[in-house]
Amino acid sequence: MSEKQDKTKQMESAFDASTEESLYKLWEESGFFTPENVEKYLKENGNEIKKPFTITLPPPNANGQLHLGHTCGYSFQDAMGRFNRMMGHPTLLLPGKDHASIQTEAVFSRILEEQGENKWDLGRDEFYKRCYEFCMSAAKNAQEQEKRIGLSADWSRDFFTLDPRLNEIINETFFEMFKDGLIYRGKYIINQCPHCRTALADIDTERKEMPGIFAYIVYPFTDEKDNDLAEKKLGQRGIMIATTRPETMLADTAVAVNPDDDRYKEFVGKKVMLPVANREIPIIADEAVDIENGTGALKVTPAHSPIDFDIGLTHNLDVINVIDENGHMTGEIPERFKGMETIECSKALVKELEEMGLLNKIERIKHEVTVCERCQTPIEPIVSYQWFVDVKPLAEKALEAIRTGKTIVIPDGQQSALIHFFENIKPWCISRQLWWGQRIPVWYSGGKKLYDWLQDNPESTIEDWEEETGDKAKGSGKIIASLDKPENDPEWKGSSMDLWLEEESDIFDTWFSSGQWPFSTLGGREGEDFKKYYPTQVMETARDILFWWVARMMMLGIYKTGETPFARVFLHGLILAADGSKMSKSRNNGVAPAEVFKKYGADALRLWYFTDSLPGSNTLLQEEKIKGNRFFINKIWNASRFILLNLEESEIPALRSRLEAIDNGWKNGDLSASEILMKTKEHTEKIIEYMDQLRFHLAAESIREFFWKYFCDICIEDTKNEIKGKEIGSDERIESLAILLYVLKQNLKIMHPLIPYITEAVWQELTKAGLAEGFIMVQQIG
RNA sequence: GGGCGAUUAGCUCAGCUGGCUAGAGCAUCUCGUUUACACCGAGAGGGUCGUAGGUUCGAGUCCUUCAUCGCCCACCA
Repeated sequence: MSEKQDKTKQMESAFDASTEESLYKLWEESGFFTPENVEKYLKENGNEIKKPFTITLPPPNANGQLHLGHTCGYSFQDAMGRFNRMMGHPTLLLPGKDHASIQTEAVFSRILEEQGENKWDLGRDEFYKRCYEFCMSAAKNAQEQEKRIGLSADWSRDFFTLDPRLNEIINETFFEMFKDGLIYRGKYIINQCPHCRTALADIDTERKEMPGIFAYIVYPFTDEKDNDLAEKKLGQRGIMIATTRPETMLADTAVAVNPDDDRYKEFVGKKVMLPVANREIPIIADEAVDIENGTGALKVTPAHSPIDFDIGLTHNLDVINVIDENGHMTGEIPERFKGMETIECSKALVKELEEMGLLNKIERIKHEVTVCERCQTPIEPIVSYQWFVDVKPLAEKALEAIRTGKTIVIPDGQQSALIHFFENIKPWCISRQLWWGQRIPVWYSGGKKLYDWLQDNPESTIEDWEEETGDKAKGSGKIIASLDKPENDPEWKGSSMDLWLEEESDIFDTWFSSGQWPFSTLGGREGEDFKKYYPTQVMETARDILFWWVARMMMLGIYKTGETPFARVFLHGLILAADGSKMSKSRNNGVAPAEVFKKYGADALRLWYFTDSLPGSNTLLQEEKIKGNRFFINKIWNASRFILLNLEESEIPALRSRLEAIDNGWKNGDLSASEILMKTKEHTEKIIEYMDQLRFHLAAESIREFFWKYFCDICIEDTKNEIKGKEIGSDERIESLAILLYVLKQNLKIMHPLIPYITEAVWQELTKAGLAEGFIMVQQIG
């Protein structure tokens, strides 16, 4: 009697989710998150060692809190890891954090501003140092959450993407690609934020509706005969264009019309005189021009409009830059406009055109403009030199990997999308004019300005440059790409005292480094870990970074190692708010994982992910469902509790030997004596199959169904009276209890990958009672 | 404009290679139980699987049309 009371005291009638944290500590202390320790354990226990199972876990951005999307990914990754560990594979889940250059720089800059500081005052080095500290602290917080969801990652191999060990490998890749001619420096149009004084990737911009103007301006032909013809055909002496940005006309280098536009056909090839600037520019034909839009004649400004830039490339037009990084007018323009802000210049130009009689009309319109995501300032497209990767040959190899099944994407609709992406891939701009990130390992002999001038003037020599600038060259004007800071430039003929090697100030696009994550974290091609754990088995990540990240990892992985970095790509959907909207700070509809852990426990949350977050589809947060899972977790606890409370201490030796006998039968396939055991075996095999196929929702549904509806409602209920009615220690009791115990243990094992906490908690209770050993996390299934 | 996907019970969604008398969770209703668990048990109601065609002995499942919705990419002079 007293014994029973003690047990009841030990096992409360509801599983307390707050004990999850102490269970995690037990695992950490066990050392089994490290694959070598598991391998050793398996060997010592006479188990067969299978080949390693590896996931290099997607590193979340180290600049904020984790959200339910992160914990979703981790749940799947951990389930795969735990399952494979229990199937005899030394398992490495390698964790880390991403420096997320542009996003973090924006977030941290905002924090600085709130404190009344800014990055320019701090300077590059101090900014970097402070930002590093900020990331380390954010990363630490994030790691707490990662542990809380139960992630069985090897923390001894934790990496930050700006770790010097990784930087070295990233630089090496750059260097090799540079030597292979896959990397080049080219002129390209970028989004410049005049406020933040930085280039922005497309992804860092938004569209916003703003009021604006639509100015109709006439460009007269240089030849009066053409003007006569135009007057007759078009109603004015010249060709009329329509623009929202008159100030950019100073940088026009052509007027384009659609080749099928009958109004303008005979003017193609003629020349017009660009008003105010007084430059002759040609009329060209390009299919990109929309006949319906405006007047059907498009002023082409390659330096300040993305579409015009492309047209310029096709037609080999000059690129004239008239706007600087701060949004002021500059370059070869009439003196009176220099230094003006673009709006100011626009007004001044409109006035002059009106006086010249070349302004037809101005419409007031509302239109969408591209703005900086961070400060909402309209961006200025400007042209500058950037670093590019010629990804076409890399994409072809990645395509081959998909076509030959070396990498498969789940769901397969996303695989089609990825194929389409690879087939239509464009050069990848990998440089950013930011501070937070890894500097591109390149030095300019004689300075960057000299190099770029020589690029702009391919016919010219260093001497020409010296003449034009009046400066003495301090280098060969060549690029030196090198793993370390170079001492010298072999091509420099001058004195070494005069040599100036200017380091590239641009940093790498974040994806260039995170794209190497699967092998950089394993020590690169020469690393011990690489030899053992590469290529990895699975890449599990969110669907929305398929092109940004997964595609890059495949290309860079194949380039660097000759092998595709992962056999399977598993994409989980986005976690959305209950009404289907995105969770965001501005909507204030986000739910923090910590809240959910507290209310329902990590297991309940995990089970919800497995059941509801299917690959390729979005998932709406439904607390009711998580709550339902909590009931199931508690059911497991109570079923276990029932069995433990109903056996007597004196029966344990007999139970142990009976359990061992059943286990032998299980292994030999001799289970004919018990329908329950046979069904459990079938069930186990089914779950193994589901887990192998990454069909988590079926596995989750199945374990619930089997445990609750079969094991609890039928098996336990049916034997209840038998157990209670028979004499303590009798064969009937021992047999019934042993079967229940065996089936319970087997169920705990197959459920463990999905719901690790409750299963380990019960396992530890069994261990205390002398009916189990060690940790469930390294027990072998089957 | 290009690409990918979705449309099945009140809600959120399963249903792999065609065999379903169409399932689950939650919600609803009825009854029961308070010495494993009310975070329980037994049971019930609820769907012509978006539309129109086609292939087939057989279609929620394959093909085509249309409609509606979502996501990604490009672009908007």
